[in-house]
Amino acid sequence: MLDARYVADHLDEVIQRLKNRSSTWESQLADLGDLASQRRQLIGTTEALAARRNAANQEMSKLAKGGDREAFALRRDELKALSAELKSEETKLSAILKTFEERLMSIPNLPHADAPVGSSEEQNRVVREWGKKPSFDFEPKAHYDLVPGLLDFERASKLSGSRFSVLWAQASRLERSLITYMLNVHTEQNGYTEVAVPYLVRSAPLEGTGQLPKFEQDLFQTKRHEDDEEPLYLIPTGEVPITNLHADEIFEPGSLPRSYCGFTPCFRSEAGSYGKDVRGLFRQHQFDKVELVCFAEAEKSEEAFQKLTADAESILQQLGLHYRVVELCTGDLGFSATKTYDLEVWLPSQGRYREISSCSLFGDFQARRAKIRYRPAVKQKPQLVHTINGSGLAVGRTLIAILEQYQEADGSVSLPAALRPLMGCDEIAGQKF
RNA sequence: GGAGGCGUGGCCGAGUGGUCGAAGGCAGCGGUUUUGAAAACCGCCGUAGUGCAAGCUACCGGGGGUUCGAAUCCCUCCGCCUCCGCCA
Repeated sequence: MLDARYVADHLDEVIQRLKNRSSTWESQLADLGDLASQRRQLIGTTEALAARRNAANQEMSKLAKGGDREAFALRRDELKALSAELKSEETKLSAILKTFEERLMSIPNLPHADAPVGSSEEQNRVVREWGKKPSFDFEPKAHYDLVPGLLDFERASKLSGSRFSVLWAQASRLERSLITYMLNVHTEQNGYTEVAVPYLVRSAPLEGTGQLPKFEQDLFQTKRHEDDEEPLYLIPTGEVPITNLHADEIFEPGSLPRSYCGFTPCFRSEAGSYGKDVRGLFRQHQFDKVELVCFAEAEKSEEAFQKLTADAESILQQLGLHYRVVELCTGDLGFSATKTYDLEVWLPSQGRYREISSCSLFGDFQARRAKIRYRPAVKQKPQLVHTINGSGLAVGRTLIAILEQYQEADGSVSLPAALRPLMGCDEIAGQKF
């Protein structure tokens, strides 16, 4: 959420910056200035009435003790009118506050000044490339045609419908090894604290990180029974529970930055992605991810963002996977992000780079929603932390990249050296089950 | 699923209708004392909104109600705990 005061005082600037995301914001924000000034005015009148009532209450307290019943009754009847007036102003005010808050909750973060301006991924900026494109003296296959039998989409469909997968034997072990490997690297080399979190959450955490209220259609919701008042949601990313671990907390001086990593499955309805990436593991309703989350002081967040991105990259590098880093343009940024680097891994079968990690700087946007603050020094006022997160990495997509980049002509795959100890073998080949 | 209990400031814990944003204690911060430390003593010590400021306002799990006035009474929702049942 943006700062209400900032929006009220700099409405034109906010509109200008949001227009870089989408031209529609200009009209959507047109009435916001009016709402903001109504809010201020009502706060003023309501508080003045409340001050009068409070003063009168002290007087009443004395009258009650003094025992002058007649004066008390007289004054009491006068105060009824004041109370009624106050109540009516409070009702108006709370309606305005609610509307204002709802509007603010649906406004995305302001793009960072550095972010390339553009309306689609065409305008994303390539920041760097790492490694070399693997070359093949045969036609490289797609991951779903490699290690035949190990990736089982028919059985998955029987169980759960489309966009689910079953992994057999060495494919399942590869998934598990990747999770372990990533967590090991982040905890042992990159300085992260590992955390295991719930996969079902209430709505408040989803509001905290920005998935709700706007993107409910992307989520799976669970009901405990028909008239469940507060359904739980399956997390669409580990970012949600991990970032919200510190909701409503104030970090003490000296306790930042904090870097957490955690493995979670992720669940996405993929509403609106019909026809996209329909084959294979690339886009699933359920996938595994190792998430990186960092809480940093405001002045140090840019630096922390660069580090977190490099930490995610370290996995790709140690696995020897060719990739590039792109900075998303303003039109491609996610709702809560002010700046995002996507790590895109090379997929030989598609002849292009595909997203395997998305690392974002949120500034204080999520912290304001989730009320995550820190005290810069003893006795100082709390301020909002900056949050940063990224995939480190999406496990299924890493599995795809390994299969494709390390494939052999016969459809088998030789494993990157880093994974061999965990896998207990040097290569994997197809097998029917 | 059945029965009961509880939600107060960083923590513990008073407060059952009237200057209560809230006693007291612990922790923390500043000081006095001390060669230094501990102890003792004194002071400070929640968050937010609004205003140029002094200040004012709000917040005792959330929402609603009663009342001139609610942390205190009523309703409702949420969360947590204990016991029983079921269960990985």
